[in-house]
Amino acid sequence: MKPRDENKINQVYKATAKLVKAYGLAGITMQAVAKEADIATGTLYIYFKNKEALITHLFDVYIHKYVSAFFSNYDETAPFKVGLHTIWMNIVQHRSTYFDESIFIEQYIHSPFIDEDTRAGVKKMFDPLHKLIERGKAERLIKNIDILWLMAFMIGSINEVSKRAAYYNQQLTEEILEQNFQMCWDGLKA
Amino acid sequence: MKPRDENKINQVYKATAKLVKAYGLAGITMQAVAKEADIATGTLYIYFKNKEALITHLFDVYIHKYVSAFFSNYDETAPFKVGLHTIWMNIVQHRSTYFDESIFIEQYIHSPFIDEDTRAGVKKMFDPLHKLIERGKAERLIKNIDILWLMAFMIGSINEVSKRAAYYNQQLTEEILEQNFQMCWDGLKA
Amino acid sequence: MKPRDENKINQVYKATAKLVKAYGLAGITMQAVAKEADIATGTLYIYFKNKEALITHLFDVYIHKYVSAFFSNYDETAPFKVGLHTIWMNIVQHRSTYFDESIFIEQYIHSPFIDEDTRAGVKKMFDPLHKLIERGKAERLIKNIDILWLMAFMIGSINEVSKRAAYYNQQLTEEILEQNFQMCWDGLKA
Amino acid sequence: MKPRDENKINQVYKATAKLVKAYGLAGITMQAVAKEADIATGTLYIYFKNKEALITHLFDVYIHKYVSAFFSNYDETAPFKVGLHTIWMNIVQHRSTYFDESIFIEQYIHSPFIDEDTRAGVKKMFDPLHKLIERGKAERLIKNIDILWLMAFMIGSINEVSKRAAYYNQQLTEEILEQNFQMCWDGLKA
DNA sequence: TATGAATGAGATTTCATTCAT
DNA sequence: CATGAATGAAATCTCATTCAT
Repeated sequence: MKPRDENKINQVYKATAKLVKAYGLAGITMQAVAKEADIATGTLYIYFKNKEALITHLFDVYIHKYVSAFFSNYDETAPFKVGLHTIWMNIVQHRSTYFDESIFIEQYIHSPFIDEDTRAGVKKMFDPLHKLIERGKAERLIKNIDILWLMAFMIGSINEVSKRAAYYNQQLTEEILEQNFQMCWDGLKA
Repeated sequence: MKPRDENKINQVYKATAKLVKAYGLAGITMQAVAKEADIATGTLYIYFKNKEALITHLFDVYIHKYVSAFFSNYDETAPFKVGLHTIWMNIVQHRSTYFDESIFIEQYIHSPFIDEDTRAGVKKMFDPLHKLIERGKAERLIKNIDILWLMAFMIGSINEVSKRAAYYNQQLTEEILEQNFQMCWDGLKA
Repeated sequence: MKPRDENKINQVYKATAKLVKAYGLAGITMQAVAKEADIATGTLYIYFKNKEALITHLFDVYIHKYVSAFFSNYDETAPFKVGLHTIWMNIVQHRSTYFDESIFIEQYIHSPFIDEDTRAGVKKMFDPLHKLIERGKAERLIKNIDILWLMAFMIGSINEVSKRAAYYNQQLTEEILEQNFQMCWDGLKA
Repeated sequence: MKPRDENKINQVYKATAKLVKAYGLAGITMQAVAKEADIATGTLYIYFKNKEALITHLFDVYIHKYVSAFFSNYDETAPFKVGLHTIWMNIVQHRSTYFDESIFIEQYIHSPFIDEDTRAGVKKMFDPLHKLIERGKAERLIKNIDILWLMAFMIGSINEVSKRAAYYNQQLTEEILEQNFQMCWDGLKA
């Protein structure tokens, strides 16, 4: 017996992400994925029931990677501003380093592949950030505005920083990152 | 494209944007667009050479509409903060009112349809905002940071406010808008 | 507009039946059907949602044709033996004339395509024959055996006569038909 | 075929017949057969050259089993009616007991797998019955009709009795069997 | 111009068969 | 021998585009 090659799955993931970056979700075909991953088309169907399953799986992998990166080194017990700083930096770093994956995630969210449950699940993943912001409000450190908008504000700042970094090939130096975080903080603070 | 029936063309545009919002660029077919626009498939090809032409055209229309909305009622000679306020509000209003169109624009930018020239053209459209920010810096009203990041910060705040409004069905009251603008301003101001 | 060519459906039916006769249900492909019907593969999918729908439709058409042929010229009020004779002859004639269709029907009944409802529906179509046999029993003209077996006996005789006619290319002359009916009648009669 | 493990081959035969009964010849795949037989797909190809060989082999096995069951306990020298009774009962018993196999045989006969030689061979297997009927005619015990039709009549009665037993889950009691044979006999007898 | 049926190239998916272990 | 992952040809099905009306 030929043992199931677990490595092959990773080849497939990589191939898919590469193609999505190059051509968008709209542009990938199973044939192209197979070719890029250097396997036969039929083999794809051993690992994934169909195209939707492949895409969905890839989303799961990336979204988990994405979210877990957010909270790496995050210490709930640290002072509020420290926690916020950690998360802000984590997300910017991850989004700009793995920009292809971020784009894939965004495209997936506006694709025929996603379902309501998944969408709700994604929202839940941000709970720790939600809790942190709540704490900041309770401690009167940040403005007394609905958390929805406080989070929107923070995420907005993060998204655009990483997008510009990717599009204009900007080096995200320590200084630039701190300048950007400073703007975010000044906007939020009470 | 033969611009005979201007009304029919608008039906097609609307239908396309609606479908892109619902299913992503990956999910639209000429058949679906025709059905949604309540015309025959063949008719699409009277107005547009092919699918790419339709998509590209639609992008042109929306991006121009988008950008010109930004600067409506904008008075270059007004005080800096007034100008910024006008533009901020204009964009948020436009993006949340025509949210489908915004999604379409974002998806298009990450699709196989766009080319480099188009991308450069889009950047150029933001020149008046660029100039305004420059003036703000010169007047020492806002932080002394690379304009790239100042703009990123402002756009990020706008994008997320309109996204949340759309996704969570939030009414953008005068008060909420002002709270959000305030955060943006506090972040930018020197 | 090119009007939907209703005749095309008949071409497809004929092509399918021809192929099923030649290669069995197992042997037909959509490509082969399309080619035989002299249309493009894609066209098949305008008329039928998928292969299953085509097969199921064809079954519906044939089974209705089949059953309605049974009872053509059948007069409920005629004497029992006359009624039986009419039906017996009708079925034999129809089955041997449209032997391909009979084979198709038999294959369909043992295929992944059929469902329970359909099977029940088919059984119901034989109700008039069931009623006739019942009447024969009540009139003491035929044996006092469970109707299930009386019908089985009659149908069995019919099936084999038409099969042999088809396989051995036997001309079903008036004389041969009457001889066969006579055997059936002698078997049934009290 | 390498007849190493006779038991494994039987598993395969049974699995195939079961699947053919459930889904028709059209519905079986080598993968499904392997799974049903609880072996690996590759193993099938140790025992059978290919799918056709498996199907053809299975037919050979079943048709021989079928025909030899017909003539078990059959004594050529016994009186005509006794011989006929024996054979009639044998076939009904065998067909209803091994109904899956009967269905398989019928489907095979109308499939792309069979060839003319095989068809002729099958016909030959019925020679002893043919001879018996001939004798019955010579002894003036049964009607003076072409043997083709006499056999058709007898086989028809048998087929339907076993089909109904299988489909309607009828217990074939001694009494029911005798009633059915009686009809057959009454039909045949001079 | 407008229609939508028809086309066929290409995408997705299945499955008989092979092959490395 | 036995396995089941891997293959790729062939099947099913979709959809951008054309065409007859």
